[in-house]
Amino acid sequence: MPVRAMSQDAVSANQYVPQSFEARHRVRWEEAGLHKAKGPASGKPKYYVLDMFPYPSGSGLHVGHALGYVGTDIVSRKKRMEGFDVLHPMGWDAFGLPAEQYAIQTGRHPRSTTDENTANFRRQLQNIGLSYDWSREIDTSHASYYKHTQKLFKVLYEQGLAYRAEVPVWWCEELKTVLANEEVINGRSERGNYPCVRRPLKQWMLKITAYADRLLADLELLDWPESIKVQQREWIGRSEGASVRFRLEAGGEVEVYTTRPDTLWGATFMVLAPEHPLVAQLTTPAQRAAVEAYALAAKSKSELERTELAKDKTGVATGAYALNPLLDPNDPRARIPIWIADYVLWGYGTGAIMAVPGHDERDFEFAQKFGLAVREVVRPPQGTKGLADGECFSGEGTALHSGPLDGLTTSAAKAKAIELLVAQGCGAKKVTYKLRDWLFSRQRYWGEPFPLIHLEDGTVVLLPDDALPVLLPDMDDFKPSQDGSAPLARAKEWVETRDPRTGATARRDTDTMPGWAGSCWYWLRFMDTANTAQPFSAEAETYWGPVDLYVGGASHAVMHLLYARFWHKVFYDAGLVHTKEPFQKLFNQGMVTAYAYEDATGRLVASDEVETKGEAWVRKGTGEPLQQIVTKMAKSLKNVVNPDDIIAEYGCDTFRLYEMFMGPLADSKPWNTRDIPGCRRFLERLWRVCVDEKSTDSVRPNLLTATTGELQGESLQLERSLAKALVRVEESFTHFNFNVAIAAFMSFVNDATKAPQAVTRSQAQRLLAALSPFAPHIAEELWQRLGADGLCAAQAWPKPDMRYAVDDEIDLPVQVNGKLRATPKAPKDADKAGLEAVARAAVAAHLEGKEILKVVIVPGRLVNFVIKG
RNA sequence: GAGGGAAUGGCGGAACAGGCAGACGCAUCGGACUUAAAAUCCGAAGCCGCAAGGCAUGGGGGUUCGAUCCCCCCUUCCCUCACCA
Repeated sequence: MPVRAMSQDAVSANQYVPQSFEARHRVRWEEAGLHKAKGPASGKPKYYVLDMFPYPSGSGLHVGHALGYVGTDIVSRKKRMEGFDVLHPMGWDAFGLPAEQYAIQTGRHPRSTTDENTANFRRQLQNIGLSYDWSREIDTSHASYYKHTQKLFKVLYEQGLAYRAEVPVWWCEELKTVLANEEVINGRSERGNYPCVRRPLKQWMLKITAYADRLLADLELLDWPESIKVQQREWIGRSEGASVRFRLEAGGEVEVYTTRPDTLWGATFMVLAPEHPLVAQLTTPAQRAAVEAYALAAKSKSELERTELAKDKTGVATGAYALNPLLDPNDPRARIPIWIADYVLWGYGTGAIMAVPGHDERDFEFAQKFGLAVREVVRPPQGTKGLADGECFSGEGTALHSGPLDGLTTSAAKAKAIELLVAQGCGAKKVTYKLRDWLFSRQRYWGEPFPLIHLEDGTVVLLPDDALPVLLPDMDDFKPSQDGSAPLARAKEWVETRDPRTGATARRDTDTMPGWAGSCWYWLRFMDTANTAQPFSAEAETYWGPVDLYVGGASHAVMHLLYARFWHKVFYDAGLVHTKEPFQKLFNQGMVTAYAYEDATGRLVASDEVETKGEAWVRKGTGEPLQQIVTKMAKSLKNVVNPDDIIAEYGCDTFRLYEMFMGPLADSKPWNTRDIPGCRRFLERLWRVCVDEKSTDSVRPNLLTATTGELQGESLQLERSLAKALVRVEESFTHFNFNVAIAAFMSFVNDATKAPQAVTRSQAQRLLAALSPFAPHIAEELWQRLGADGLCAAQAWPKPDMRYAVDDEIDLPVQVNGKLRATPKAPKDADKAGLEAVARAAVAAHLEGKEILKVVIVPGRLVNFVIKG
């Protein structure tokens, strides 16, 4: 429903019709090169504002995606007005599974669908009036880009960080590809939610674990949300402990990892992961059948089953025994049974643990279930429950029943235990990480080919830079083969090649890089997109790096941000970049949610099948009552809102304002189309403050000439109002709560609406300049109508005049016993005595005949009388 | 289970980070303009109460002259990780 009926005469030259000028001003900005990043020659300080670039999906952008983009656009525009050389680019993370899945279903080449999708994204972004430097647009799936991705992979390879290994990998039968650990959730693919199984396959791996410590430590250098840092720390999962070698009674030994070496005297059994290679050797004949059955069952269990059944421990004894290395072999406590159980993970530590049921919840549960011994070796602090109360105590306390450790605190006991282990030659201090090396190959078509060849003798040879890019061969069938080999294996002519240096016959690698590869360095490419010879020049990197502000969703907390940091650090070591970290400040925009509706059974009902009935919502036709809920925007819920539709109806500036007016950028908040007209009305009021719609003048006459002399009367009042608004606008940039800035603009315009003839030309100019990052088109249009010099978007950022930001008189809240009783006027800078006098007079009735115990006076704030009774 | 974040009118949200709770906007109601409506403008409005006044920032306690803000306990919601020895 349009805001107003657009009859022919309504579209007069003097009404606010954004569609009539928004596109025109975009052309003017473009022609002025306003959004072009100039680079080192600009002579200006730089500012690099980056959005997490999108995967160009077929469904296009919705209003939630636009949130962060509008936010960074406002920052970029303001920074330019403040005299910075701003780099604010956009591009496409265009390799990836969905395009390929779509290609398999429809037979359309991913190249053409990707091009269509990026064209649509670009059109949508431009429609929002975002001030990207489009001359720097990149597409990770173009050879001109992935040529450099291949070069940078070589850097990793040359640093010894890329290797091939036969590893058990997640295989997704439906997608016919391997997936990285983090792409599999509870045994199902993150994308598509298909079941996955573990399978051994020879794969490319990147040694991210070599950087674990630095990835952890350098988080301290970053201005990032604490929650993201926490997630990264947990993902890296550093723990300090000890490796301990237990001798086997039957010969040989098993190494375990523990973070509690101080509890060694409390180890009453040992548990190996079912996949542990020693299991087969050490199992006694009597137990062999049971152990093999258990191991087989564990293997076929999905990760989901293994975790869902977490509460119920399972396991089988192997019949073998190990000897505690720090106890006398004749001590009956030294001999402990070895079990296998799937609560011990083969992928972490050594895949074997010493179980201390007295002081580890999981071991305790296992011991309870299988009737194994429990021994107390840590006394809990006073008042904490422990084994004496029938509970497991896993905290820190004092060692007991532990020979030489007795009486030591947990931390001292740990150190002592390690000392003893080292002295005995059966253990050492050890640091362990949850982070694993990164599985870096996929059996897919739509990704970067590896820049290397395999010789007949199995040697891997990197291709020289002049042999790059290794182009993706043109294919029309992208299906993976039944045996799991990659589609590229079918491009026989492509696969069979020669070593460019020796001419020896060779085969290309038929795997491609994962979807993350392109985004592991794209912020560097943006610095120097015209460079065809190198990924980026040292000169460009020195000037632009690091990214000053990086904005995107919190969903990339771990994977993208960890991978990107890893590559950046490798480049740092290789001397390619001058900063240790790529993204100095990170900001997560909140999620835009939307209303959805569910019926009595909790089933979702599409928004277009819902209508309001009084205060309630009902299903169209049937009148069945529905419940309104707030969820994420999703196609399946039919509650997705497309920015194109909003812009067509209300104009781009209204759309931008509403996106920001909803709430602070970081918050998650519901989209409510009903609220949009409020932002549109604000712009119309602003328009009428500047333009008399009934006349044919381009602006009101009072705005045509500069006011001279002291401001008086309404003009002075408006000056105060403007100064206050500008203060709030300025403050909104520290927390990205632009909703407050917009509210401040509204307040000023409301004031100005009451006396439009009192607005001075200077006030109008400062207002428009300050508004222009938020609503750039109307600001530019009115600027032009004012006949002011240059582009509004190129003006210096207006600073508030603090002389006008405070009123001469304040409303002084006067409380009696903390309750507000009056708010008389008081001079702004009255002293305590003056304030008390004003206050006493104002609440004389309340003080009558009462004993005043205390008077609290906060200058500029309030007065509080504390009275008796 | 662990960690992180949050809870303020009918709704989205403000509030110098201890000092007038509810800015700004939506929805609502009244008035002006209009033949009428839309649009616009002016105004009302947290809740209870005719009023005086009382009650109010998820619930309960505490510190303070004064608490949305600080401390303790509890409830609910969102996000992340989830047997990591």
